Parts: sequence; C-alpha cells; structure tokens
Amino acid sequence: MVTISDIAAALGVTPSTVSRALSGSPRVKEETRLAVEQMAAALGYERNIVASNLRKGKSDIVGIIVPRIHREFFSNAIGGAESILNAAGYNVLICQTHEQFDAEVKALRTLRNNRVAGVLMSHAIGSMDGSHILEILGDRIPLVQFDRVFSELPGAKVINNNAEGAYQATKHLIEQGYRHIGTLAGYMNSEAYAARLDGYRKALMGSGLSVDESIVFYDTILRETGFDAAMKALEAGCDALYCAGDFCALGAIQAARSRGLRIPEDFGVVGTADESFTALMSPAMSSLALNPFEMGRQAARAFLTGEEGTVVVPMELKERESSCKTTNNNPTLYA
Amino acid sequence: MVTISDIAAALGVTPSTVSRALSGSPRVKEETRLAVEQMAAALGYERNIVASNLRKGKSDIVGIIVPRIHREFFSNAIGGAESILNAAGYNVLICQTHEQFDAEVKALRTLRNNRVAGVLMSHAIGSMDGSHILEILGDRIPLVQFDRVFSELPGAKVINNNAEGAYQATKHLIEQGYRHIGTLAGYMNSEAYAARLDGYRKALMGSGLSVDESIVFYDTILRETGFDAAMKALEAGCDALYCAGDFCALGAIQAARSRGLRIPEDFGVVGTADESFTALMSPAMSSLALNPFEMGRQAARAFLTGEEGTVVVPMELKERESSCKTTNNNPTLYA
DNA sequence: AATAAAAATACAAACGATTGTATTATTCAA
DNA sequence: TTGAATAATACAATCGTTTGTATTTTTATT
Repeated sequence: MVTISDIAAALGVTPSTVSRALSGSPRVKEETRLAVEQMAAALGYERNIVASNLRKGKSDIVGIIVPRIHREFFSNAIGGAESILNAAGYNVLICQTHEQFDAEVKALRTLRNNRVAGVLMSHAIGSMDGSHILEILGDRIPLVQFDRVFSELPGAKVINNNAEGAYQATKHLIEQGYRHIGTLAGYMNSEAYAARLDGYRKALMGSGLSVDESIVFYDTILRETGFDAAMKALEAGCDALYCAGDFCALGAIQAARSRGLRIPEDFGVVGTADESFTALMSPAMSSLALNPFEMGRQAARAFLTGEEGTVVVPMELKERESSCKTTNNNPTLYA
Repeated sequence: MVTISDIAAALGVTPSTVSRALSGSPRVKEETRLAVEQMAAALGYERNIVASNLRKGKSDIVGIIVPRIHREFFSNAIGGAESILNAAGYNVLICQTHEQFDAEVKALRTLRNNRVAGVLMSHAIGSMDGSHILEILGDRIPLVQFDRVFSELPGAKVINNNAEGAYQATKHLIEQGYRHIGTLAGYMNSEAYAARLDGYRKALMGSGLSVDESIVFYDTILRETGFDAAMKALEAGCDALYCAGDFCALGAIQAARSRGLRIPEDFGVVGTADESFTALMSPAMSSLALNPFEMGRQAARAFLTGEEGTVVVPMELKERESSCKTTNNNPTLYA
C-alpha cells in the first residue's frame, strides 16, 4: 500500500508537507499541493484512515447495538441512523445482542476497544439496568439510547410517546365497542413496555372501565407466548387485546381463530410496531406504528449535535380490519 | 485512556514486557504476567484495537455491502455472516448502496480506506459489471460475493441455484394445470435474475410448452412495476406468473384481484425470496425461498477459509395457496 | 542591499501498540 | 567458580498519519 512517505520520497519533500497538502492546509504552496495531488493520484494513494484516526484520537465509526438486526424496527432504525451518519462522514458498526445481557456486554466492550466515536443503542431485554453500559463506555464515548432506554443513564435518549400511543390504541378499542379489553404487556424491565401498559390503564380508567389484572399478561412478545396468553384471556371473557408487539398480536389473532371467533366482530386486536406483515395479512392488523426510521435519524442527530435531552417521536395508530368493528376506513389491501 | 505504558510505568517495566504479558507470550515470567494482569485490571486497561491493528497490519472489521439493510433477505444474510464472523473475532461494518452505483463505489472506498480485513458484498442493480470492485479493492482485500455476483471477478462466490429453483417453481405451476405462464424476470444485468429466467424457460420447454416472449417482463422487481407488468400479462391471456421477487409477485396478485380474478383458481403466482409477509398474507403466497441466513454463513466461512470456489446454496419452493389450484398441502396460517 | 516579516518546508515527536534485537539476570553443568 | 546456555527483560524501530516547533526560503520594506 502506498503511503504519504512514498509520495514524499517521489517528490523530494517530507511526509509532513504531503500530509498538509492533502488535507488542504494553508501552510503549503499551491504549486506543491498540485504536485502532491497529482503524484498521489499517479501512485494510487488512499489515506489510511486507521492510522489517521489513531493519531488524531478520533474515529469515523459509530457503533449501533440492537437486539436483532432482522427485526424490521431495528433494521429501519439503523437505516435512519445511517442516512444521517453517512452524510456526516461516519460509518456504522453493528452489533446484535439477541436480547442477551452477556452479548450486550461483549458488544459494548468491542465498541469501546475499537474506540468508536459514539454508541447508539437499544438495550437487550436481558439487561435489567444500565450500570454495565455506563461502566464500560465511561464518559469518553457518547451514548445515545433509542427506543429501549434506561432513563437513569446520562446522555441523549430517543423514545416513542409510548404512553400516549397505547392510550390512543386502547381508546380506539373502547370506541369500537369492545368492553373487556386485556393487554399483552411485554417486559416490565423495559420502560417502553411499562409506558404502554400505563397508557392502556389510563385509557380504561378514563372511560370509566376498570382494569382487570387477570387479563394483563406480562413477558409475552413472541407469537407463541402471545398465543398462549390470548387463550387464557379468551377463557377470562376478554373481547379485545391491546398488544405491545405485533408478533404476539399475531399469536392472539391465531388464538381467537382457533376458537372459531370472528375478527373483528367477536374479538379485536391492536398490535404495536406496524411490521410490514400487519398491513398485508388478512384480516389486516391494526397496529401502533413506531416510526423507527425517524427514531434512528433522531438518535444520529443527537449524537452529532451532542444534545443531551430526550427526543420524543410520535406514534401513529394504523386502524385496520382487526379492530374496526363498526367502521372500516382502512380496508385490507385485497378488499 | 490508560495504555500499556501506564501499566509499565506503574510496574517499573517496559511497555514491550507489558504487551507480551498481555498477549500471553512465553517470554515473560509467570510472576510478572500476573503482576501485569492485576495492574491492568486495577487501572481499568483495555487494549486499543485500532493501534494494535495498525501495528499488526491487520483488521478485525469485515465490511458488508448490500443494497438495502431493511430488505429481509439482506438483513438475514448479514445476520448469518455476523454469527460466523463474531465467533471468529471479527466485527461487521455495514454499508448500503440503495441499488446505486455511486454509493457502491463510495462504500468500497470507505471500506478500503478503513483497511477492512475483507469485504462481503451483493452488488447494486446499478452496477453493470464488477470492474470498479476489482479496481478499488485491489488484490489485497479479499472479496466474497454473495447472491448477486459478477462471475468474471476472482474470489469466492455464494449463490443460490437460481436456475434449478426457478425450474422447480415453473414446473410446479405447470403441474398445477396452468398453461400460459409468464414471468416477471427482474434485471438481466444480475446473473441471479438471468439464471432464474433460464430455469423458467427450461421448465416450459421441458414440458412441451412454448415460451411466449410477450409475457416475459424485465426490470420489474417492485410492487408497482410488478402490478403494471401483471396487468399487461393478464391482457395477453396469461394464467400464471413466476415472479423473480416477492414484492413484484405481490403486485401481480393485486393486479389479478383488481381484475376480479380468483387466486389460485383463475390465476397462479409464485414469488421469490420467501419474505415473511408471503406466509402471513391471504392468500398465502407461494415463494421460492433463498435461505439468506445460510448464504451469509457461507460467505463468512469462505472469507475465513480463503477458499475461492463457488458455493451453491439450494433454494426451496414453499408451496402455498397462491399457486395450488389442485392441492392445498400448505394452507394459510388462518385456514 | 540589508533586514525584518512572512511563507514554505523540514524535523521530530507523537498516537498506542507490536516485535526483532540487544542486554541483563538466572540457571546449570563441569 | 567460571562459562555457557537459557530465561527474562530492556531498547528501539515500526505501522501511517498528524502536528508543534525549528529551519530555510521567499517576499516586502526602507
């Protein structure tokens, strides 16, 4: 690989001049800059960013830690972050935790040891609190949390207005005439899920309905666990579920189907995340959209500006067949 | 940040001894190794991988270039590659091209300048040939192409048996009784699509059916373009389509629906890629699965072993409602 | 033309590790 | 105890840049 020393030798100047010429310093004569640039092109020189960054104590790499890259929410969030970061000259190193604490610790160590410029992360369900994050990253590597955040940690945060969104989703179910509405609430160590449960509760109480704790199910974000929980909910006489995820909502729909119930007439379901399958399936599933691309953009922006506050990205309820007993303003794609 | 020199100073030894102690060289006394390790832990030392790699002329980063990270195929391929690479101590730097030639060139430059250990890539549709890849990467950075490959380039390649898969898919349509089968063929500058078209042709000819070039549509991989092409196909009396992608196949189904046709009775569709929505929608769409996770694994494996051959990953036809006129061995999830 | 000021370049030390070679300390045999 | 062999460590160069300081060259001023 050709280095600045090669260029310097070929031109009879020193590496420092070449370096300054290539980085456009006013300390080199226009004439020599031209000569350097031509020689660089002739020799096929390309700056070694690793060496450059080492010397400068900088990095052009931003680490992103997510539970699973193939989850649409996260791949879209990564896409959003990348669109901003690439434009600012950064590259993106991606780590998956598969929802496991150990993998998260390993990912954090890896990023720290690679001296990344910053870390954008959404913590694993297996992470109970953020102490390991702080401990590993220290205060040298800026951290931006998105979606799943530990609010006790310093640094910027990007979250959805989960409480408000879940409130709207539940209210929508109430307005559609459902009266015994349960929820698949997810994991309570995640503030996002906790906030959704909160919104669900507020909506019920705000409408004079009581919260029946026997149809509030925890730790149910997979299709399988959603199915099981929904079966129990049905036995308890539940007529609708607000689900804190789309896959468990899918499980809920399957459970209702397996009992011969019609959707939405006999049983209503609203999921969360607006995974692409929700709009394509039949009945099309109502879902609370998270806007992951925008969250990724905001997280990247927060990293670039260094602002420390909490950005709240609005959620949007997509009303589709699975919850629209009375109206049908959003028919399925195939209607 | 604490360095080996800090440890050395604290212990009254030289940095070289510390370095050797930490990397387990037999040239340091067991006793000093222990002292070094303890001091490292006490000071909270973490090796600077950037500096280490610069010195060693190595890198722990493998670049992956894909058109779009949020496409399920690619996010799964990345996941597969990552599972192998992480286990081998590598990290993954991801670049998206958004199918654009310019972005691909930029991504290749970025990876080269970051002196990555290798590049795993699936080229953009906007790339007409692989000359820029070779030119930028040179022969120092190993290249593994997957899915979309330029066979004229050196280095390992991982592809699907596209011809065989498309052959099976088309034969399946024939066996189901369709007789005027067209295809949405995709982009012919991609060898994968070209091979699928080949398999389609062979299946028709092998069954004594002729290939009607008026219902072979090119450059149609989006839902929208698939819809338009399918409308033309229907006017030409086409009764089934083998589609080289799932999104254009979705467009085809929508086109048939818009004309009041029943699926699969009046019109059969098989897509390609087995995107997750295909199994969830109604009618469930038949699709030729690509096995992206395995492709990613194979690509990573090829990089690690340095083997230069071409690995062929088998495709698997998922027979679902959209193409099963006579039988229905794979009912939709909600049947 | 002499001198000060400014411009351009050279020199050399970093960044944080690794590694070949030289040096010192230890062990062992005779 | 001396010397050779070996173990352990120190020294110093290096990876490819960047950058503060020193030096040389050029320009401007009188």
